Amino acid sequence: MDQYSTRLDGIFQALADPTRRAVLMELGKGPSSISDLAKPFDMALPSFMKHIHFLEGSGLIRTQKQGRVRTCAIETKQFAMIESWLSAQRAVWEGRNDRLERFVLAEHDPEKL
Amino acid sequence: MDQYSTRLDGIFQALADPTRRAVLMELGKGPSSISDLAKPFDMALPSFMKHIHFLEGSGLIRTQKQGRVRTCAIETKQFAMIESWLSAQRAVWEGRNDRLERFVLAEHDPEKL
DNA sequence: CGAATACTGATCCATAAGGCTAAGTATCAC
DNA sequence: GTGATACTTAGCCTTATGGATCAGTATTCG
Repeated sequence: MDQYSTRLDGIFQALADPTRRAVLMELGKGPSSISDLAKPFDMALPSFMKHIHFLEGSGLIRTQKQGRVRTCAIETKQFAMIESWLSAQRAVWEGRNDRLERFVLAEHDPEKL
Repeated sequence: MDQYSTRLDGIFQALADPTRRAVLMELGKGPSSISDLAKPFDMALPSFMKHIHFLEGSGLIRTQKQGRVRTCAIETKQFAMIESWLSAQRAVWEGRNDRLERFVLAEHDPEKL
């Protein structure tokens, strides 16, 4: 299994958690500090940090520490991987749909055969 | 946490596994039996079935048993959930980008203030 | 009918995931 | 300098995940 696939695993795994999805939505509005991000969640900070580390590991966010404050920002580029996978998936089934449709039409219109 | 979020968890979790992604790509070409699907994987069939059950549970495929053969087909509708989540995410950060851009332009062109 | 085929159910295992608490370090504000 | 603030590290726990094996059921084929 290659690098691309491993990265996809990690990205989808990151999105498979509601806390992490919510964090991404919040960061979509702009960079934010860890403690600000953590406020809406009824969770211990070390637990929340695990989510942050996971998101950073998957490339969906990057963090930067300045003094005692760590600021998180979203990495929109990484969403392109999801989108390209989805596009590839759609290309496969739409290719099949097109062939099926032409077959059906030909069947109903014998002149097309 | 609501139904929608739980379903998203399941869908992204389903996609977080390379075997399951490969299965979806194969099913994108058309319905297929379990044993045909399982052929490319060096995996015991009961283990493979777990992946199938997971995919079915997340709504990404549906299966139907006829005699001793169980046929799997993709549920393309379910991909719409992923896409709508991505769209929502993009809307958030693009909304921010638009505001940032207008702010930058206004700053460089004082007449726009 | 018996053998082959296509699953199915149950159990086990190692590892990962998603939380917790306790204790610590580093920075900041007064 | 001291107390408050913002993380950080480490260890623990329960549950889930992604595989395995074994044994079974149901259907199909010769």
